[in-house]
Amino acid sequence: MSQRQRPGVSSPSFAMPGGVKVRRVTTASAIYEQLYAAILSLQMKPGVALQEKRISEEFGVSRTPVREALLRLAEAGLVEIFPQSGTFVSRIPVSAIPEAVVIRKSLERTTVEHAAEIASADDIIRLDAIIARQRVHAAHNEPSLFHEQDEAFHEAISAIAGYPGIWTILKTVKLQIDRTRRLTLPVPGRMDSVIEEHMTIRDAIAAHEPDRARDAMMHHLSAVIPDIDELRLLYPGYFS
Amino acid sequence: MSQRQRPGVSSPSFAMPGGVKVRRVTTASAIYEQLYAAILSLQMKPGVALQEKRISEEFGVSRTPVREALLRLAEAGLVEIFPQSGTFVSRIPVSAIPEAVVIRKSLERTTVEHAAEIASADDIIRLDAIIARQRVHAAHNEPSLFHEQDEAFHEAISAIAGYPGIWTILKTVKLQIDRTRRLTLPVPGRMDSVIEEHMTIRDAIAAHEPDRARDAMMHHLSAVIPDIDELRLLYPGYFS
DNA sequence: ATGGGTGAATTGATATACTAGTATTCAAAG
DNA sequence: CTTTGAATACTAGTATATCAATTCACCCAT
Repeated sequence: MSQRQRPGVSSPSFAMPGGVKVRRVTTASAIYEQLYAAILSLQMKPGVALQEKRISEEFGVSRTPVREALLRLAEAGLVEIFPQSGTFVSRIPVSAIPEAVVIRKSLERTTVEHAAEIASADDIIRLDAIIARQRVHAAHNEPSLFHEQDEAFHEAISAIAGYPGIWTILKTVKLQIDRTRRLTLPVPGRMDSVIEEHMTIRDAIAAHEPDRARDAMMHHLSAVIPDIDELRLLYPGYFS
Repeated sequence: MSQRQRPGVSSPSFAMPGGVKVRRVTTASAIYEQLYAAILSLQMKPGVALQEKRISEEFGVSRTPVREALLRLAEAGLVEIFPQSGTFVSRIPVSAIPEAVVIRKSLERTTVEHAAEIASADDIIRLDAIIARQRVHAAHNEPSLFHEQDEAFHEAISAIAGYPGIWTILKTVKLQIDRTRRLTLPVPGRMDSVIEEHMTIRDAIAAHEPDRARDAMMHHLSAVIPDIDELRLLYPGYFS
């Protein structure tokens, strides 16, 4: 038959337009992950030049998978490719950050309102578990693990609302914001404040009060905006 | 310091196999555009298998640019790639469509509210020009051109609000919705209703009344939701 | 000394060849 | 007749080679 059927693995629920990677451990995606993490953590500094050849030699593979990885990174806005010229780790686009914050607020507002309407008892338990882990990480002063659970908290709310695709979008929107935040020094007591704000949001969701949940979320998100102008002075060349 | 300029984008010229290659645009992105349009317009039906080799032969190019185009399409959710197995035009993810509508409403709400706050006289003129073109297309009964201007209207509002990135997100979110809409029969008089709704939105923006603009936009977006269950019966195999 | 043009070097874009993994098939065994 | 499993044919993934375009330094003419 000329018409082949899709492989037996019944398509594991397609999340959202632009969000699905059911890819194997292809070397291209492995390299993508590596570079993604390196750029996000600022190990690769904004503005530096990348060469396909050098990267391929470092990883011990050919240029092809490297190239595919770079193309995907370009689409995510983490690198910029100038044809016949060069590839560079993208600078943090200052002008785009306020918009990113607006987008995040818009989507998280919608999400948390709906979550507050339909959250089950189990859902609240899951949120509590995440907050509990945050307390542990805060007590041990482990910002990295703490941030991991912070992401988990917001992702969980998306899941509760039944909007997993929103989280997919938020991840890409948050990218440049998170990159910026890596530059800020840890503010003493900030982790405790975050936990408190999360608790407020959790309580509003548990009480099924969408309005209060929304206000709490908006307050939470407003508190996290980094001071870009200051960072710009500290790290010239990191921003565009 | 190598601060290069990005080369001019697009100018979607089409080169036939054997013809002159006027490559200001890469062949990879040319193929992407072609396939994108074909999938969106349902000329390529959901679920059918694609082969890199066959496509490359059809376009008269090698597999490499075809492959890059398919990777980008996969990221946009228009095709699904199963490594070492096959590539398929993705079925329309039914479960994701309600969420896509929610996302669209959330973002367009934020956009139109802000647009109503800061719109200038020039901005209103631009909106009027778009609506005028819609009237022409409606009079000549050209749904395709009409839809083009419909997109332009919403994009213009994003631009007015100073949130161009939101439109980028909306384009990908709208994808599956638009694909679905291609399946619906054209409703008589629908174009006229759209024009009227756009006028209401325009008036609210011009009057700097965010609340009214938001309500008008929400009403507009609610009127466009297709009946998925019905379509699912008409076109089995098109949805997942 | 300076301005402009030329050519070598660099690097991205494309083509082709090869490898490895998967689904289908068809025959053999129960 | 059903089930199972190995051969087969096909697919995407990767590697290598070639082409083309941009850059930049150097040299020559003014």
